[in-house]
Amino acid sequence: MSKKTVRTIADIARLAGVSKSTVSRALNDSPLIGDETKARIQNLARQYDFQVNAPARQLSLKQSQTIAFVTHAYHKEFSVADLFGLEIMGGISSGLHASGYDMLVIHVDPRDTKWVHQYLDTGRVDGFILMTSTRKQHHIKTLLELGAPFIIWGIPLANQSYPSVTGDNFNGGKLAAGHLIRSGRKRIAFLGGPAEELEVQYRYQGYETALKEAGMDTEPALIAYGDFSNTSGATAMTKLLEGAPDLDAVFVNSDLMAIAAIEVIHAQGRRVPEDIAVVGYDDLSIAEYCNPPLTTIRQNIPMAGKLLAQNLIQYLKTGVVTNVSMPVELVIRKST
Amino acid sequence: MSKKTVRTIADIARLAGVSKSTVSRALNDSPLIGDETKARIQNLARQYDFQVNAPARQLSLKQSQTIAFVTHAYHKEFSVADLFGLEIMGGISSGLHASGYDMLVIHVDPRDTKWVHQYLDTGRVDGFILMTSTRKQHHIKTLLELGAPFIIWGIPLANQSYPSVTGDNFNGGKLAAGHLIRSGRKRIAFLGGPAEELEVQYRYQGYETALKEAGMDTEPALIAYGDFSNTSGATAMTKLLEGAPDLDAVFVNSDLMAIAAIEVIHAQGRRVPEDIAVVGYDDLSIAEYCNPPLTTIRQNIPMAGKLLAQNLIQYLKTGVVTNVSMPVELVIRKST
DNA sequence: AGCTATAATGCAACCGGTTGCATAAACTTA
DNA sequence: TAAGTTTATGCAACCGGTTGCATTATAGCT
Repeated sequence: MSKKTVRTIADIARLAGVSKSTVSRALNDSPLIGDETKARIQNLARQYDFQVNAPARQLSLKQSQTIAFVTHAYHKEFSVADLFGLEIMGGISSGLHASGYDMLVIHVDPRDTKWVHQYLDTGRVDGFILMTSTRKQHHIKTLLELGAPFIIWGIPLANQSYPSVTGDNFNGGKLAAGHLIRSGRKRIAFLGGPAEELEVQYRYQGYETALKEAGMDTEPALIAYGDFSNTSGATAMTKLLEGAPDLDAVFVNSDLMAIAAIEVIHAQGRRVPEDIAVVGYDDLSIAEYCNPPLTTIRQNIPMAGKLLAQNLIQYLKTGVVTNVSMPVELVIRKST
Repeated sequence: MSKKTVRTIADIARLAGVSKSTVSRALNDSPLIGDETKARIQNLARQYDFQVNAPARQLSLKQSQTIAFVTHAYHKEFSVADLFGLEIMGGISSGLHASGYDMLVIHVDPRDTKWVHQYLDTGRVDGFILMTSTRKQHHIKTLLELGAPFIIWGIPLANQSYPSVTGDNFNGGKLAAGHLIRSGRKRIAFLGGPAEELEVQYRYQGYETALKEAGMDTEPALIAYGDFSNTSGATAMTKLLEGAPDLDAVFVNSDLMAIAAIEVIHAQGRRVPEDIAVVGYDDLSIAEYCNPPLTTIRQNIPMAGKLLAQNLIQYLKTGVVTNVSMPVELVIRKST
């Protein structure tokens, strides 16, 4: 078994009675090669299960057909907070594969600044997909300075040009608030992610707009911010309940925080959704199974991944920068 | 910015006034090079942020310092069924990274038999980590025939030699059943994964042993099998309730099936855990948040990933085959 | 001093592709 | 039919590392 005799284009060349260059061109479907010769070589390749040697090709071409999925260095333990990143990774990987690219998963330590060189200069990868939320701006700056090709999940800085994919945050906020208003809620709180993030600001604007259109006012006591994590969700929810004990609904910026918020609400002896309705964000796979099942704003994660992959590749090949905002959808379950 | 002047070992060689070979050896810490020269070269490399060119090195060494995480081809949509694989991938990636390896994620179509060549023969990866449950045996056979280095998550076939990592399934079953017995349950059902899988058989043996030790008997009506998926869990649970309406507990072989089983129980107007206690398996991150929070057998997923990584690398380097069975832990929540 | 280990370094081939340029064969065109 | 094109293929250099073998310098020994 095992030992194949035909491993290199030189082997094929010998079999076909032509030169290496002819084989190389034939396999790459170059128009320089005659149809008959080309067909003969391609048949041989198929027949012997020939596969080009990737490193050799990469070395020669100076490109790897591989992109890096950049994620933060792993902590001691895997945590549910990584779920969003993990889920989107599935979509990305799938999208890349469809375009003939492979996906490398790399962990970067926020203090490390050499990772770009480490992967790009060495020809290991052709570009990056940035998901890390911590230090994202910092990483973006690094990548821009080095002229490294990348795409991000999120809203791009206004004065810079690089591709991105994000959900339609404004509409997400508006849908969530609108739904709560329509179901008769009167005092609707906003529990956001980090206030400085554009995503969060847009969601807030959507929320505000929905309230305005319904003739309702925003109130400082009904606004709080966390950082998308479980614990920050609990803290912020506690604060909201203290500042506005009579609130009857809350729009939370992530499913993870929403779950924590619901726990806080339950702990205070109040019911969801009877006393307080909760809308989450993301529609992670856990949203459907938590207690009660979470009404949430669905980001189409598989499609997000696919778009991230496709648009990065397009950028690599043509330099065209696309910034896409994906539609977002309200999924009604039991928490409202 | 950007354009670095020192990109290759030849550049360093020029700067140091030595030959390429000396630089190569110095950077690889070869004992052939004099201490003083070695230090000088290493300093230069550091100073100029030199990074070796990966493809060139791979081509020359015929190894890539990369391993492939093999997963099934993605279907139309990402589904919660992939959670386990996704979670373990985090641990693997982290473990590989710690050993200086990168992780490539590859999707293989079950009908495709060329993927091994595609990645191994081309020097793209040095080995594989197999997670796919569908067609796993088939893939294992292929890999063995080709002599490809790999490790699997699961129990290895008795008459074959290859590394593996798995949870302690016997103990998992015993812990689960033991816990149910201790909490006074009398008619404890077993809802397994595919009956032909060794994991499932071991879990069953653990369950059986616990019952025997408590002087209880197993009953055919209390045994049913699914395939780890949501829907199969619902079907099997329905069957159990029909065959043994008075059962008061069920040990389910996956969290995903457990969640489905609970829905079925609820739909029949019975309560969890008051009427029927449920123990799941895996402790996925959703287990904590479902309704009610699931008592389950925790597999230490991050550690599993780390071990898969380490043991595969060890196997690559030394040929030593390790088969590890990881301890498993009972996590008590509200469903029992 | 003469000779042999031993240590340090360089030469050049090699890994397996790609590609600019030269060449040869076949085909036009005047 | 000679000159000019066009088409198909080969030659050889190159991508950036690694490594067996040769070479030179140094040290050790009798």
